[in-house]
Amino acid sequence: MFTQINSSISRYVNFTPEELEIFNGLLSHKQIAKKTIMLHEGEKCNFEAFVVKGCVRKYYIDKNGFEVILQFAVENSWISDISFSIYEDCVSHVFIETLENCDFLLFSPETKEKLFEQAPRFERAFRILMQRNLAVTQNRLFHSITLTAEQKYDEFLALYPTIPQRVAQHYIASYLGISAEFLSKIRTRKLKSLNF
Amino acid sequence: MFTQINSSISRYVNFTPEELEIFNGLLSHKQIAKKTIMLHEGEKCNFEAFVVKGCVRKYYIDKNGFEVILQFAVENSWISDISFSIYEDCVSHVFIETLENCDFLLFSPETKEKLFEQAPRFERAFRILMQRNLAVTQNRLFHSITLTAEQKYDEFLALYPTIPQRVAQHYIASYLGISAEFLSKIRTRKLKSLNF
DNA sequence: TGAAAATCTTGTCCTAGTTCAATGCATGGG
DNA sequence: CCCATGCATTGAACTAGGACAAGATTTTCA
Repeated sequence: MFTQINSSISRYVNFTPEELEIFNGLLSHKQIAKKTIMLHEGEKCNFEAFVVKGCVRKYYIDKNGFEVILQFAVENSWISDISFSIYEDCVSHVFIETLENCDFLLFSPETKEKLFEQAPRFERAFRILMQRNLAVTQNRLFHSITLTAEQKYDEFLALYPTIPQRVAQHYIASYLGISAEFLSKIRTRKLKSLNF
Repeated sequence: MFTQINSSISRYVNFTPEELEIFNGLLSHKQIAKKTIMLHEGEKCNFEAFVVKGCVRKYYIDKNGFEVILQFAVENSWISDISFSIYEDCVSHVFIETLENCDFLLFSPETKEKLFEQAPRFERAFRILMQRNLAVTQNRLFHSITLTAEQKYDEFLALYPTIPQRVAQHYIASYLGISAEFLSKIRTRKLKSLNF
């Protein structure tokens, strides 16, 4: 049950068995059915969830109803709306939705607080997770500016080779910031060029 | 000398005078002339710098020489390449360059370590800074996907009203991910529509 | 101060990607 | 098992924005 999350959290800080025990004691386990919206826009996100099994997406919607996927989270990654809960005044437009039946280990801001009190070195682990998150997002911003649609798709395939088999294509298009139709055209173009 | 940085770091964690004293004691002051490249691609970034006075830009360059500005930092903000120093194996393509004569307060990874040992609550402050950074970057990614060039420019003006007076227009274009020529056209279009 | 360098503007042509529609294809729920 | 609904594909017409080039304007600094 806890092996995945423990090895994930231990990647950048070497925790003692006692620290991990505190950590595991504070986590709660939750199963959520596919196509469930775990967080609606405007709500305050009261969880940070580690995906033990399944797949979820996080997205926003702009005033014209245009939907952009910010993140797919699969096994061994974290999903939350940490970042926007900071802008106290401005309402979050983020949604989080399960795409498959999911198993999570999660905690609330309050239990996270407790964790930091009882085992302060976790503060560091979460700072580093945040840094990685920032690095990935910066890189994606850079690519979204410099790459063509086809290059973005190639990059995505290289980075997340297993996701295309699990999620609908128009979600990937939305993640890449291109239209679903155009992604389809790119794919047929690639297939054709392979056959000659 | 330290009033700016102290009020900035105290924004999300309430530090005691003693803690702030430790903090200030570890910082070093540095003046750097305009148009100096403080960090070249491929180097390891060995500083986190708080801008007391001046203006700097952080940017990458892709294989075709295309330059994208990731961040402008002016008074009271931080500049560093925290995020990429994490990918140990992959070489950073980030540059940091002063655009004006600058005053910095900065520390190295080692003094930051010392700080966390001597006053662990700073770990939290830097985690929160990181979160804000992530929030801003996510928001920018979203806008870079959904907004038109003109909307991006408007957004930029609203968010950073003082920067256009300080930096060259083609830098702003590069930040927005549009060509310098097109930004110029947007600006004349706006001016014309104002005159009628 | 004056010339060189950098920056900004404007026009023309061009293309990557969008929008809209129509059609075919899965698939999963009753 | 069948039908409704969502999903992918394809095509035609359109457009936001890029690339290039040539001037105009501003900055820099000797």
